[in-house]
Amino acid sequence: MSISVLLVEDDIDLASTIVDYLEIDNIDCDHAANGVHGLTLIEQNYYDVILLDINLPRLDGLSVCQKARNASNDTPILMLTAKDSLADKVAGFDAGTDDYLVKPFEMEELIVRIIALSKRRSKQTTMLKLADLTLDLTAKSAHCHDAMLKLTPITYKLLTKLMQEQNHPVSRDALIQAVWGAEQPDSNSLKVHIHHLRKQFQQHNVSVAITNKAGHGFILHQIDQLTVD
Amino acid sequence: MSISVLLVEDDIDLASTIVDYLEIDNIDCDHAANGVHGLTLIEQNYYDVILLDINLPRLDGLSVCQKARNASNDTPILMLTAKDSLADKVAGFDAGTDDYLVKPFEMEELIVRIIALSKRRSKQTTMLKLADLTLDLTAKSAHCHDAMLKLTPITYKLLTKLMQEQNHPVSRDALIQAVWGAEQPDSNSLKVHIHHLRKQFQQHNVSVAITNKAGHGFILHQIDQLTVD
DNA sequence: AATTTTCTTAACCCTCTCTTAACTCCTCAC
DNA sequence: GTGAGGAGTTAAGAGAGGGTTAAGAAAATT
Repeated sequence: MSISVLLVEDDIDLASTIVDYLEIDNIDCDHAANGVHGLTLIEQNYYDVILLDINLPRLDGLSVCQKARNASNDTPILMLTAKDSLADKVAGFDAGTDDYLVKPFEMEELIVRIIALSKRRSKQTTMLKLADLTLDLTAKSAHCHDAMLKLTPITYKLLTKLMQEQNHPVSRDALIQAVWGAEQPDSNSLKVHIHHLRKQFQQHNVSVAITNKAGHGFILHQIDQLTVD
Repeated sequence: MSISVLLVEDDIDLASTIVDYLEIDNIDCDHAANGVHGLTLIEQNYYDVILLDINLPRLDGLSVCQKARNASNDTPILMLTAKDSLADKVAGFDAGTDDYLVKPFEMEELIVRIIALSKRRSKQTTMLKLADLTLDLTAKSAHCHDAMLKLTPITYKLLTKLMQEQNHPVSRDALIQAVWGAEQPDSNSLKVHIHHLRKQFQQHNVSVAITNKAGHGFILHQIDQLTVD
């Protein structure tokens, strides 16, 4: 089975050289010439490795990388850049890059690193915490003390959004957007799922609550720590 | 929590420079001056990252790497070498290295790469283990105790993916992606193959199970170690 | 070419989740 | 106070997805 790669690079000559070279080694290669298009392809398709130029029109490589990571995409990313400055590399790794290659590079080295990266899906466990409640985004589960909460896909998404915005009100619409995206249910589904979440909190004596602030939305906060503004 | 690193390097001056530098950045660093000692430490302790020189007395870096990988050690390995030859890099990655740095290098770059590597585990091992189940990636076979499981190409790929992500849920889509890649079957093949795998587990009394977390995917885990909600 | 193995498809049942709707409760404005 | 609208609660039916089985197609092996 061949490796599939996405190349995001605005230099068309270099891009086609790379694509040709990768094909020789039986590596499938999609190409995007700007950051926005690259990000779209990343969201829509599965890739084993992503090759990202830093200087890109419309959206630079670092931002593409960050946005992909924030969308919990764990595809290995290899940055390509003209400058050999250490600050750039640090910035790259901070943004969530897995490897770095300075132009000009040998094609063989690129291929070797692509193959190495394709074996290395990054498995970072990311946790969100509030009081005694912990949400494990990798395991897609939440626990408090030693007990697991029972989360369905929808209540999981709900809780994720609330945890991300903890102590800040999240509007009804924002929650619906986070859970359902484009096609939204036409009834009072949200209320029902929030109810399920609250029930879980009660059952496990979590010291966290979802409170509704009229007109502003829902706040996830520690019990007895609701600062009313 | 600080990162713990093992440095295997026979040049004592360079080694102490590195150790000192890493300590400034709050990185714990063990040191071995030859390959045999290095391998012993690798087997005995847990490290976040291993720094391996290639030219080492008693046992060279490539062999140390290979032996560690064959012992199903998945610690990320960063090779340090004087020569900047592509053949060396290829040999390094073949042996199971995750990254490569050519001497002389800047200390900042070393640290940046260590931090990047410490966030993940390598997937270049040749053996995957979970409880009494062992999967040999070179022989493409699995066994428990002394019995071999009967794995077809597809169930092998399935089990590989599940073993790599052991104890974490793998979504339906991710499994299909891992097994079939681009051309995916349009029916319920996955269910059938998972069923075959489970049957194999039962027949051989493996203390490992595939559990479905409704909506979230499948988890391969040790029996009696899944915290049921 | 025949046989065995492996893979896909389809049909069935079952469980769990999601939506829906009806109802109650609370709050706030008049 | 009283009514209206939003929030909370509950239960039931629809729907999606997982588990199982068997049969036929495809691929590999002989």
